[in-house]
Amino acid sequence: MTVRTRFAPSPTGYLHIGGVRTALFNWLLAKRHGGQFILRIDDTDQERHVEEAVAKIVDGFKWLDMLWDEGPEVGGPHQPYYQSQRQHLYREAVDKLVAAGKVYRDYSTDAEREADRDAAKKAKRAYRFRRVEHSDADLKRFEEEGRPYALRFQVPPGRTLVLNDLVKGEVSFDTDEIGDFVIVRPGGQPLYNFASAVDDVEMKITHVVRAEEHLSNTFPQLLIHEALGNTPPSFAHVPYVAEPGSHSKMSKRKTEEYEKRGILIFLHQYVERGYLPHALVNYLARLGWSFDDTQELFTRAELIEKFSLDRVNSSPASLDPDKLFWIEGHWMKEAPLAEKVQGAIPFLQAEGLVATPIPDDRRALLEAVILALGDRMKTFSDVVKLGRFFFEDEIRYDPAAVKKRLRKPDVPAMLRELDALLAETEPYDVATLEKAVHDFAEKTGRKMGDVVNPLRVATTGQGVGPGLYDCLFLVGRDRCRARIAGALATLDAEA
RNA sequence: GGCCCCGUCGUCUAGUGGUUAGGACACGUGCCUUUCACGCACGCAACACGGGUUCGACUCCCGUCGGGGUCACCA
Repeated sequence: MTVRTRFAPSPTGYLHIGGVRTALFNWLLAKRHGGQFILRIDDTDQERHVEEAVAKIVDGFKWLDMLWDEGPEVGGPHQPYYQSQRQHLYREAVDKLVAAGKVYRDYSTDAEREADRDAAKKAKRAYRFRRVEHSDADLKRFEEEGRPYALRFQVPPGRTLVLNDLVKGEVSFDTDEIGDFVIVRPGGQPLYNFASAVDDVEMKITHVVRAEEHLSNTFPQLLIHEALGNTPPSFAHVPYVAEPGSHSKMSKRKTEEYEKRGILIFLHQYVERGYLPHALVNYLARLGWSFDDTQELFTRAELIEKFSLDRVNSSPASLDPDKLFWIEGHWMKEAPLAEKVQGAIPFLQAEGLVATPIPDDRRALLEAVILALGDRMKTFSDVVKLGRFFFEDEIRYDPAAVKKRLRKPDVPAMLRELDALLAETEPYDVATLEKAVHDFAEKTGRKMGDVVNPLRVATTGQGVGPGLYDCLFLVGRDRCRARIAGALATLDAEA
């Protein structure tokens, strides 16, 4: 039997990082066994904006390079892959359940149920809906009145359901704890638990890997499968992702607070910051899963080869932005130059630092800059953060760096000497520049740090950056001298 | 509140009755070095608590505490 997994998001808003991890586990499991990963849109409840939301999801998976074998855009043997377009299948299943007497019409009103719920709460009891028996006369009257009804599943009492969850292990649940649940609303709309069970079987899903908040949903679904005479898929419930440094679950409601703390919880935020897709994949794979006691870094192929559900942890894992960043740094270091260039271009363009499309001379400069940046470039956006002075004439001076390196008694005089040095250095290349500056320090009896640091700040505006000689060379003689003059003017004005 | 899941360094984890409880991120110190980053070395740091079971418990059982889920005509 080939393994078939699915990710079934409801099309609302952006892809959450926890959802991405769940999808990744599904994708990895399918790839591991040479099976299929299906993307299904659970839009039973949504009406508008579905296309827009699906586009975000689809774009996200494309960015991650986690392609789906069946689903939106690609189709497949079980299409359509939108629940809103699969009504006939639910209808069929409902008819079967009605014929078998497994469901009944519930004529209760919102107010009645509300009252029962309140009473249960007051009595500190769990609320369970149970069938209310109506007389034949009442039933006849309701029907004649055309009174709306929901279809509820009649839960068999006194049974213990046992689930062998692939992550959680054996979990038992008493059917007395499950109220008769609605499978179809008065309007005819099927509800999630029901539609999902029907689709999983129809799409021949073998493994349902989903968030643990669905664990208790599994038992009603098991009941549905049984009533339909279907063999249920295997289940694996993965723990939630907690906030950094805590065991509290991440909440969509705290998005603003996370934003302030610099915690990124949506996939698009990582895209916008210039993260490497595979770094995120590697990190997320290790969040709640491990292969052995040492390996942290995995290539795509290794992940596929080594992933297994039985090494997924049953306890929650909290997001660690630092560790993600470390993994990001590792993979960026490994990335070929062409990939780095390609990834960096959009960030330069967004800042107006290079034209669209990028001219050849700028591309050549960008390549040189990326080489000079070396390991300092952790994310694609670092090209802008660390190297914007290469791309513009007017530079921004970091006040802290100016204060630390330029506002010193000897500096203006030294800068004038260095300007003269740059003017006559021939040829103007990295090796010659390096020798010239070294000789200068030695000849004038200055420490290298006292020469190099002010020169760096004067010509780049920054206290940190690539090697000084790379900077001097790539910025060019004229622009370096102009910047020194500018810095000197500012310093004089202050004095 | 009922029911269900979960509990090893700050964090991710290894561990399945006998280990100096291992690794990684972060952090600290040092080395390298013109800055930063990389790299290297060393260091700090954990079995939630209380009872059992056992010759012996991080490992098994019970309870407490803590975290999470669920109890929708949401997904």
